[in-house]
Amino acid sequence: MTRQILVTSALPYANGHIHLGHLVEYIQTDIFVRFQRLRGHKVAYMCADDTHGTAIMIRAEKEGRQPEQLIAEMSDAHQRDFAAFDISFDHYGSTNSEANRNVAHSIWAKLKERGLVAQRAVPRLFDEQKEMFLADRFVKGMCPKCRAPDQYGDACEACGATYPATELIDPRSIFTDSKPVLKDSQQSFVTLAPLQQTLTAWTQDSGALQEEVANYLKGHFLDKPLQDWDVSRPAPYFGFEIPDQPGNYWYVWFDAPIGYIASTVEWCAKAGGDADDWWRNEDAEVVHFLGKDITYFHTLFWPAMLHAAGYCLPKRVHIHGFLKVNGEKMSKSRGTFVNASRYLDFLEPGWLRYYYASKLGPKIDDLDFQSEEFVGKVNSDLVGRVVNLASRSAKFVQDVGLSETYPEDSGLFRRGAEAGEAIAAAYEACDFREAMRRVMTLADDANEFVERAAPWKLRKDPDKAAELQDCCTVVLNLFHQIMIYLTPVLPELSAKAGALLGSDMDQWSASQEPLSGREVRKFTHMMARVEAAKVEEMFTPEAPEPTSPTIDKEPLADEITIDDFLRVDLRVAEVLEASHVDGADKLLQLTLGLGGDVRRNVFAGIKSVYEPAQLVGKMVLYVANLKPRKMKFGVSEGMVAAAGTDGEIYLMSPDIGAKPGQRLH
RNA sequence: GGGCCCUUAGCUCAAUUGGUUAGAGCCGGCGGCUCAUACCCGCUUGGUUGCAGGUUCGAGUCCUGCAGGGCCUACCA
Repeated sequence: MTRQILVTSALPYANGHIHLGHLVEYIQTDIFVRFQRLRGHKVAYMCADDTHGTAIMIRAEKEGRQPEQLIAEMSDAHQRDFAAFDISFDHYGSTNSEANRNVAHSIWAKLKERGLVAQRAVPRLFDEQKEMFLADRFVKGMCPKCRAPDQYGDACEACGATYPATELIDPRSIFTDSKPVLKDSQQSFVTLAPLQQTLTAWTQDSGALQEEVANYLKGHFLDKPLQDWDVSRPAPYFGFEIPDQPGNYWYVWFDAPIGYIASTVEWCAKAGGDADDWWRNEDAEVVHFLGKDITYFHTLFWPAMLHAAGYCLPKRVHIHGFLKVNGEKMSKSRGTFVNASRYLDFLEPGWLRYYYASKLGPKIDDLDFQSEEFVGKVNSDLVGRVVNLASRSAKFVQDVGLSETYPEDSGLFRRGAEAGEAIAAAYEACDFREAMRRVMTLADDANEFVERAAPWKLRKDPDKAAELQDCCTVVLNLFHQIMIYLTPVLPELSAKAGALLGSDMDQWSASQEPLSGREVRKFTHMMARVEAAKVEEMFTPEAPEPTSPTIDKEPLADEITIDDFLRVDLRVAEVLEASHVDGADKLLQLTLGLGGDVRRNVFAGIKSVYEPAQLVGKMVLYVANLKPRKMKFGVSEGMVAAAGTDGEIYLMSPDIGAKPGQRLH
């Protein structure tokens, strides 16, 4: 039976370039898509750029241009990267399209019709000079948790806490530097509670989700009444204005997944067909691939919207983990945060496709890119075993072609054909590493056959020409069969194998019948080996950029006067005692001496970097007039000054000779 | 603190769902071949299945506890 499958990868955000982590998802989805096409199913692979939201708006503003310009440029870059990795979208759209606006409007209308939209007044920060509500990122102030200054209204970059903008201490508008006032804003909410039963049934019993995901949702959201979802954001906001709410825009996560449908609409307009035939057809299957970070948008809000608007629920939501590099999180400073384009400067796309395939299982586990393993798998599996089959047999028959009838092979080809079933099942289950394992077993068997048949000996005896041709016919057929199985993973290599043997490589069933009596082209190099040095080079950090990334992360603060500065009483202090704090993950307790008998007790979050013993006797910079803060472990009287971001911590010390108690001027 | 997942050879993973002696690939060692992109073939070292109990005729698999790792969530900084 021919299935009709609409497959999506999550929409990449137009705020950054595609990197190796993104590619885990797009390569994985593409393998699934190509597999389904090879099996003869009707497939639509839809994707688009996710373009809305404050981050885009702020960045465009910073770069002094329109957001439309920014997202157009990014869309080009994204599509170029995807094309280089053979990602075979049927259509690649944008959430900032008329199609997306239309679909969003119609879904909104349906939600209202069903009484699922609620309007409520919510107090928000309002800039009276500019006469506008301030989005989270347009207001800065002191973090209510750690009191770090200059933090945005949604989250603190210093301590990672998240909070509503209304909780900021001493908030200021980034536009006018005025103190915003609280004012009621009419916000729109999508009410999810009426859909609780539907969502529970779909998440728990439909089989659409991996078991871990179903458990997660049950334990975190579905065990209590689902809360209303705030989907509106006040202007200015780069996105779509809500039709009946002038001055309010849909939150980016409202219209982002709608892009899946809009992309289908655009594709149908171009290629023929009707988007409803994919989205409102119980016989069609919608399959989403996405990373674990966006699980709940796709497993609660999105199906709720689909259901309420009369679309079918996804048949499958396949969630994957993150990419690590050599056991650690990707990191710019370590050079392991590698963009797609940088990868292409050093290595071949096919290598990565195969390596990811050989690592990807059906679970949500993170995937670890290990340099040595990467080199080993590509070189020994692909070049040494698979391609080697062709390169050690093709040239013996390039003049005579394949035998007229497929020769006796003691059942090798038939066993390979039978293995196709299990390989296909593994692909279907997204257990690509299992599929690769099984294919490589076939390649092992084939190489063993070559060894026993020893074509290089047959070649020396003119009487054994027919035997030689038969032997190579078998080997090339096993190679062909293996390459059919690998076509979803390695389309380019597969095409080369097809050219060698005059085979189209576009049907899974071609693995079931041997080729015979046909020409064999001259063998040409099909795949290069990986040089370990190239991998290492790729992961070596580039020379520091002209503008320091640190200064970007924490831009210079607004101008102050000398009087402002003098309000802070900075003193030289000596660390008299230092100790670990029982039960604290990050804190050390310090006793500071300010000269004479003046001592202060301070808790400092520097445990990750400093040992108590190395601190005693050290001179540090002390913020003396900071209001004492009561903490779980005691009262902290001020703080010690330190610099650093992202886990780096550097205590400030005075030059030699400074004495405890001296003030900074 | 709460929840979920995980731990099998040096590394990456299997083990037909509780059934004989826990298997592959890579790496290492030995031998062979010389068609092939230093490739392939054969042999081989390597395990108290994280630890401790329990259920069972039988446990890698089920249960309990402990240790370690990951993720989510909350709190604390």
